[in-house]
Amino acid sequence: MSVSKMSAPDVNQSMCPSRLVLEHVTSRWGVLVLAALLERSYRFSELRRTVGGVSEKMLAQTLRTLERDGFVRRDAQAVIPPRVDYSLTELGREAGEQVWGLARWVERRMDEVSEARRAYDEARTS
Amino acid sequence: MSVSKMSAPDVNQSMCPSRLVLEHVTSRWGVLVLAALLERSYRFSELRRTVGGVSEKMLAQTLRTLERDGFVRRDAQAVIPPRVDYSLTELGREAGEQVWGLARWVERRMDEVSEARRAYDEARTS
DNA sequence: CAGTATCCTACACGATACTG
DNA sequence: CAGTATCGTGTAGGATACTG
Repeated sequence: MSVSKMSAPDVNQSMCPSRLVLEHVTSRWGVLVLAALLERSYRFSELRRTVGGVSEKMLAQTLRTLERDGFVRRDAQAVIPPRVDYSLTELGREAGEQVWGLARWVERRMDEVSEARRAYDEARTS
Repeated sequence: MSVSKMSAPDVNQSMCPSRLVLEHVTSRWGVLVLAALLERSYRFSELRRTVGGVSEKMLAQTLRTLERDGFVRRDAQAVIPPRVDYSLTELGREAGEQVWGLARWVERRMDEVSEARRAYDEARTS
């Protein structure tokens, strides 16, 4: 019902479990959540405001995925109104530093990328 | 026609152009293409077989995007049958090393991630 | 060989409403 | 406050056929 006709034998991420983790930490909101938590711990709504533009659904999903992977620690206090704090585990801190490092590398090289694009686009607009 | 109602003021990647580049290099096929080209240059079909499971469409698209960003050099020889070689630029080599470094970090920590997942899943199956 | 063009589907994601 | 449940849509990406 879903594989339809089975394209290749090993395809799909099934071939490489780490591919999924890579996707989790480099996902649109994953990067930003890790970056935010690298600074300090946050509560849910606080994190939502800080990251900016993320829907409740996606933030919850991202946090759950990262928690399950062992990157984020969820600390729920049994008070009313509820209070839940999110922070990085040691593993998560390392992950955050890695992706943040990559993100910063991209930013540092952004000028060269822009120039490459300009050249590329111009070459076919002529 | 596409923004519908405008959710947030700065949202969408428009706020951060480097976010797009990050997506290009960490994309499903982007990572694998960069990793392959880190070894040596490849021809189109050769690369397709090496990466494994990628459709012609996606490989072409990935290569074009990476070329436009200045990471991949496309060398087309005017012979018959056509011969096109793809290789990394210096910028692309750096990018490849960065993402490959991240990918390897994930692999190194994969056991810890698996254990975290096991613990997480067990805690709610009980 | 090295692609492009077309069609089609699954799912990622956002919006909204609701709950403990 | 901190989420879940549900619905609707855009688009990433696969299959296939065709071209220079």
